[in-house]
Amino acid sequence: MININYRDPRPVYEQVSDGFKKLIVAGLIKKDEKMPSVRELASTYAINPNTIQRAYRDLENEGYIYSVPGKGSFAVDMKEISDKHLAEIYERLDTVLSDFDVAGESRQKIAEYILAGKSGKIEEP
Amino acid sequence: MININYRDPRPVYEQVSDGFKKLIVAGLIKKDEKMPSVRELASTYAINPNTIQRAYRDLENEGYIYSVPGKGSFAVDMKEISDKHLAEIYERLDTVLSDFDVAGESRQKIAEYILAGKSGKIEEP
Amino acid sequence: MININYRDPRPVYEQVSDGFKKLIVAGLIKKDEKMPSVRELASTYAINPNTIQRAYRDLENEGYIYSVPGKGSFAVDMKEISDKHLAEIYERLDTVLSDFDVAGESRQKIAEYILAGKSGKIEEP
Amino acid sequence: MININYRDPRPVYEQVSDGFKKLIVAGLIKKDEKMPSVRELASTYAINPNTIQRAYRDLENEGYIYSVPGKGSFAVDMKEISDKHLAEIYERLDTVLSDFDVAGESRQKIAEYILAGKSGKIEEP
DNA sequence: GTGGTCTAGACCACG
DNA sequence: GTGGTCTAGACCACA
Repeated sequence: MININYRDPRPVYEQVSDGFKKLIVAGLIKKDEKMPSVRELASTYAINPNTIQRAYRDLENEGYIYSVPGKGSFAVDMKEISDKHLAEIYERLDTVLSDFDVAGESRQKIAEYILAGKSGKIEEP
Repeated sequence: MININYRDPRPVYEQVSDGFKKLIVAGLIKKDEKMPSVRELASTYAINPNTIQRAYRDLENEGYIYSVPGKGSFAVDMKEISDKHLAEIYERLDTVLSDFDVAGESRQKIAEYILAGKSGKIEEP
Repeated sequence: MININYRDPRPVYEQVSDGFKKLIVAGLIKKDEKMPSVRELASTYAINPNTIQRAYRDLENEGYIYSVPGKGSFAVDMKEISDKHLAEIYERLDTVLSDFDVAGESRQKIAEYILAGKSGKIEEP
Repeated sequence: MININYRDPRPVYEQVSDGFKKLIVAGLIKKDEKMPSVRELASTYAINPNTIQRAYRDLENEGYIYSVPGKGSFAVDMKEISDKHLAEIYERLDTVLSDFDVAGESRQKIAEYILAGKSGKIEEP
């Protein structure tokens, strides 16, 4: 479902939470769908349960999931968060653009690069 | 000359090296121009010399400066590295784009956003 | 496991990283095998942990190991790096050869010297 | 006459002395020929005279030149030193070979590489 | 004065 | 426990 790469400089808990963010925003985890339990996830990925817990805590703090004590964690409505999520990505785009600016790369070339790229459509499983 | 922000999650040495990377790539530090000495930089920014040294070592390893023990550190020719530097920024752009894709944002909208932004041209001094 | 010689002009951190490079390339440390921890190595060799860290960071930058904060450092697949490693040694051989050339030593004699030497085959344990 | 490269990690004084070693061993500086004066060399290469002095001191200590106070420095007979010089290069070859061994490269391949290389004959100026 | 290495010790984030 | 950052201060080689 998600990819964990130990060679990735990001901490594991961030890879986990980022992975679920994408799944939720992309609609691959539907509204109110139950998330895998901490124990389950920890065992299938051979990750310390503390790490999963941390990822879930972050996801809840950022509003991607909600927890019902004793029942589990559930995804929120994608529509509620997609705007916020998009805004975060646009912020990251801004920092990249500013670095392009100091490097003297023209906006025109960047735009062309983007339009030339593969469409990136996500396949339904 | 550069900005250090202790609330920035990036380590200080990285903020230092990134700051100089931009100055060099933007041509604000010319080829073979002397960089501030390790001690000088350390005292003006109230940072431990070891931390500056780490930043300078990284800059040297990545090919942005060369150091001559006993003489100082000097910027390399911007032309030598601008390609490599641009490639790094394009890589970061790619990860942002892939996140846009999963979020369902169209390439067209992103391109428009980029072209709408300020041009970012650097004025010659 | 490795040798540290304080009378060697090379800095300690380089002796450490070179030592592990050889162990990894020779296959004596297998893929994904855990390296000794920074503190462990520091105490067994009575070297400051910072110095070991420097060696490990260099090894990671050069692609010989990967480090996972909180978990440890691990060797990469020997096959991934042996080509690069060999290329580095061939480069050193080139500088030696060029010095032989100015000294007037014939390639024939050098080749004979090399073939006369002990084979250097590594015994499988 | 010799090349000084500030990007070379070797200290300048070593580049100077190494350069002259090769010139002497290759016979490009004849027996008892006068070496350039410290001041002369320092000004033509824009190097600190202390650095040249250090290089000359090393050359004298290693037997490549001899100094006559008040007159200058002179090259010794190439024949006297070429053996010693060759031995030094063979020593460096040995360490390279040992690194080849741990990397598993066969002596046969190394010998072939050496014989395949360009002859390296030095052109008389 | 310069860059560079090393030690000692503290602190943090991660698992 | 792990890797990683940072400080403080000493020492060295080089120019």
